[in-house]
Amino acid sequence: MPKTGGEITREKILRVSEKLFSEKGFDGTGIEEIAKKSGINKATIYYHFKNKNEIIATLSQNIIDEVDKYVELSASDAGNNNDTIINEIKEEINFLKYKKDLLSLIVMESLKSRNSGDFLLKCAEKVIINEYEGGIAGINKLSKTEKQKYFIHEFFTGFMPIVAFVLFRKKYCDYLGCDDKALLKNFLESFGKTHLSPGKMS
Amino acid sequence: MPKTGGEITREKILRVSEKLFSEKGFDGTGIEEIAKKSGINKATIYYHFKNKNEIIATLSQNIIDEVDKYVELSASDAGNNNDTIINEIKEEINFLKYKKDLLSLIVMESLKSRNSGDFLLKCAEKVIINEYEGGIAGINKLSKTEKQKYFIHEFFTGFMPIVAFVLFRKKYCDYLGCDDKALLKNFLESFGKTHLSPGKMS
Amino acid sequence: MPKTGGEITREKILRVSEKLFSEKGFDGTGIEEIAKKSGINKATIYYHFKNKNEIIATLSQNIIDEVDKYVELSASDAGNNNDTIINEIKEEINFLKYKKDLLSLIVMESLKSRNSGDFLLKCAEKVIINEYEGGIAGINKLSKTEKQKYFIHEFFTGFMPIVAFVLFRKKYCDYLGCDDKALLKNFLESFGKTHLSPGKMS
Amino acid sequence: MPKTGGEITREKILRVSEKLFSEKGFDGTGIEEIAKKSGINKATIYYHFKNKNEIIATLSQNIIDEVDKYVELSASDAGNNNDTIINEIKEEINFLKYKKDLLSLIVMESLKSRNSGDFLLKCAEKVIINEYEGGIAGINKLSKTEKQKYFIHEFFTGFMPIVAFVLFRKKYCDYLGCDDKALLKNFLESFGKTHLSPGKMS
DNA sequence: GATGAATGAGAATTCATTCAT
DNA sequence: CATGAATGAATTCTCATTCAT
Repeated sequence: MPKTGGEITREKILRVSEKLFSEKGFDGTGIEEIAKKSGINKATIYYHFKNKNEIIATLSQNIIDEVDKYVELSASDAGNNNDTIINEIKEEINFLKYKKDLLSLIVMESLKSRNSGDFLLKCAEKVIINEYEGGIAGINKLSKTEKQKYFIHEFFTGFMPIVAFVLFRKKYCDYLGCDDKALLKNFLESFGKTHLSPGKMS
Repeated sequence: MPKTGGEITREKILRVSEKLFSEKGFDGTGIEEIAKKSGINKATIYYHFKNKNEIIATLSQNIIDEVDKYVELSASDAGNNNDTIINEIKEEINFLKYKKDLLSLIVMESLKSRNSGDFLLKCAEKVIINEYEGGIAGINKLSKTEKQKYFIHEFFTGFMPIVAFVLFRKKYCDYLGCDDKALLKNFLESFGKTHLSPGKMS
Repeated sequence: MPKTGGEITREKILRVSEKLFSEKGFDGTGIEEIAKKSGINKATIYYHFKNKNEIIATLSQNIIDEVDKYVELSASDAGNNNDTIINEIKEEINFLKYKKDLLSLIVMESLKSRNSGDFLLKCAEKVIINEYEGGIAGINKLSKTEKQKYFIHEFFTGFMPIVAFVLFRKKYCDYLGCDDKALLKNFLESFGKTHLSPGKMS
Repeated sequence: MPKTGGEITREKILRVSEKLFSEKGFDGTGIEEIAKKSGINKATIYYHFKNKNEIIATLSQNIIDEVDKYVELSASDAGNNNDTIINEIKEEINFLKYKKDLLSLIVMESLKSRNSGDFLLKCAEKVIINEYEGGIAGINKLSKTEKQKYFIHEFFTGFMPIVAFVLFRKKYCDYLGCDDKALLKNFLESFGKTHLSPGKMS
């Protein structure tokens, strides 16, 4: 399915916006700049998007969709020994790394306390449900309390460290002057020892 | 030492800025709004601060100073059994909770990939050093590799989950419809089982 | 004579423009809106009309043409007793009511002091000439002064009240909470007593 | 009472806006142009008025206030023979002539059928009430039907012709190539014969 | 110290119009 | 005839900042 002219333009706007938003924040980025960097006329941006907010809304929805796709693909290959799990983590990291800019964007927006539709939590929810063996069906067999426990555990000690890793990887290396490979190795080791330690959730 | 009128004004500007920045982001907040919400004239704000950046710079430095103060106080009462540690965590959470708005602010700014002076990492560094028995002196006895390992471990699986907890506490409860007390209890339990598990770092 | 597709489109554009212009003024109405409300593509509008001004020019010419047609039809059934005249007034009101949106449009445009081609005065002229027994031929028998007198009289105390009645009918009822029928009856009575009073012009 | 700097600026903005709005319509006039013609910076206009609408709202309220003032002054010198009345008409014309731009503005806006707060009708009401001997008190002695009759009569055959005269005076002369003095004389004569004819309302 | 007023630069958004298909 | 896409210019409005008092 070859994209129409309009779709290509639209995509380009989104790609450039995504990049700039993650670099300077949503409010710190002007439509003018998006136009310049994408080589697309300002008015054309407004032809494709009602306003700046619609751009960020589209991007936010995009990441949800990507997570959905990702979850669907990775759902099948379950299994539960730590080796498998560590591979899944690696995959998750790779997926999120690839979506780093969008992720950064929704985290920034999520942090603003005046903000309702929370895409970060929505994504986390989907990922966390997916990680449980049996998916949503499996989770629903848990009591409400257990479910809560599971979510809290996964969100704060599983999902967020990974998100932090993906988002601060570069900055961390720059700041502490360490090498990205070593960082990844060490992170995985730590993550394995803590989050994936045998006693978890028992 | 009674504050002068000017000092009170300055403080008020900072307090209001901190709040608004955390609500709508630095770029999303106008000086006008700070003026209105604080009841202080816009020009007066410029009497006290060279420009908008100086406000955020001051706030960022503020949190560094607070962390320093906090670290100094909590440095003495070391000890290393988990009970003590969990209390320290609680304290840390309380401290950060109190500084939530500033914290939120420096995290938002840190996420912008075009950003140099990274206050989040600076704070993390101080806190992490402090947590090691023997402080900086103790850490310096470690090999470079061990130091690195320690930092990575503490930053991603210790500091960041706590920061996430402090910053997303409210949103998490709202989104998943859970009670703050239960969240805290479960978070501490999870955090204990993962980050503080006996095998940690061994 | 069945209209071609193009003619239908053209008509629709005019009808929708006429309506929107009378609702929000010429400058207050965008081509975009005309396109949306008529279900006709913006570019199609430009296929039929060189530019926005051509739309209003066409509409303005339209009303002139309609007045011409109206005048031609009503010219014959002259007579000069008040009963006949009041019936003519009623007819005139009905005619103008039907053309209300166009009328509103040319009045609005006429009011802008920077405006040359004055369609309101053109229409008034035609109507007023028509009302004189004998039409233009009759009028030309008057002296210049008498002609002037006649025109002024008819324009300000005849034509304009009727125009005002047609244009403000709805608003007047809304504002003063009166019923349209009563308004019409009273207006005709007043108009009869003033403009058509026996002594008129004598 | 010497006006403060701000008040002078505000006034100037209003005066220039009033003029431009009456020349090119509200929607046809840009803030930029107001700024240029008044020598006031665009942003300063926004310092004094929340937005363009607030300018027109202020102007509309202004004319109401002026009418109030006018009414108050002219209320006293009642009397009811036609000579007095014709003098009052002259005064009214002079007053309205002086407020021509504002008047033009509110008529234009009134004509837009999408428009609620109707300043033209508000003004008319005040003027018409004022003209009745005994003012509002006098009018209230009338039955509802008589009141209605009176208002309709005055609005359509009294107030509107005068408004039309004031607003179209110049255009009328230009179009029909007549002299302003003759126009005034003839208008007053016509108006006297119709609206003020003895039989009126009797 | 504090403030009302002012401003240049720029941001978001809109508009009339064009063009390739 | 008709349309999706595109655009330059303008328009409305905001913002950080300054200055005279």
